[in-house]
Amino acid sequence: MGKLVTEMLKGTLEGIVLAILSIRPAYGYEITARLRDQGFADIAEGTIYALLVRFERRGLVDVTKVPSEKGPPRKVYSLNAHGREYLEEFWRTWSFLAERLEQLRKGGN
Amino acid sequence: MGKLVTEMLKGTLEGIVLAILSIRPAYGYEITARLRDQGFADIAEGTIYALLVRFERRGLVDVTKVPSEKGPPRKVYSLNAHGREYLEEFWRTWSFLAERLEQLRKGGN
DNA sequence: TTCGCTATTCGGCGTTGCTAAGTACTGGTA
DNA sequence: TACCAGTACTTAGCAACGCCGAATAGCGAA
Repeated sequence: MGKLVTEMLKGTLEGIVLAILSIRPAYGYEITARLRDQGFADIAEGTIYALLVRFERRGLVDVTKVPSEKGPPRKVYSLNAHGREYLEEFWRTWSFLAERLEQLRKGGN
Repeated sequence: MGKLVTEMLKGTLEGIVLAILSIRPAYGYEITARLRDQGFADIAEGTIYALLVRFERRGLVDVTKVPSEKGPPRKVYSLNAHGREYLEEFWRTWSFLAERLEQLRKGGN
């Protein structure tokens, strides 16, 4: 795993982070840490921040700046209505892909 | 579906085509048609050809030119040992990703 | 001759994730 | 005091991938 997972993350990482935000609001550093805990050991921090900026620009999230006791202020992102809608579309697309692949794995149609 | 699936295909299309080739050898035009039948209506032909060239360059497939009754000769690709190995690694990576996503879909840990 | 289907190639584009470096704030330690 | 580690975010440049559009080529039918 390495290059392979990197390519697969294109398009899915977006959904992963959206799903994390759908549970409860979070900020970049926190999301990165949570991903590491869940086995995504090699996801680059910069990648997450760039992703969040994209979410904001596309209007999928709302942002609030919250002061931190130990460092610069946090930018807390929360999923808004548009974001939830988009997340559902993501799940539909994901399901489609996952089904095709599952079929292929079982000897192919 | 459209842009979303396009991004998700990055990295997975590779595995999909590898899996198709693992069933039996095939040529580009044929693969494209089979994909369309399986619901991937919007995969660009050029994409498949480029992918096959990449497979060849990486030594995952063997190639034979076979004359066609109705058009230019076909380049038939068959998975070799290296390709099968790589396909298995693909499945491992895919499983990892799919499990994480399934967990996230169910309320997320 | 022209059209349509088969079959492959090529150049340029946009999106994505990674790398690497930098900024900024806090608390602990030598 | 000076320095370092941890927290938190930003930015610029790169490589890989899939898409788009056009071109080439062979064959059979209208």
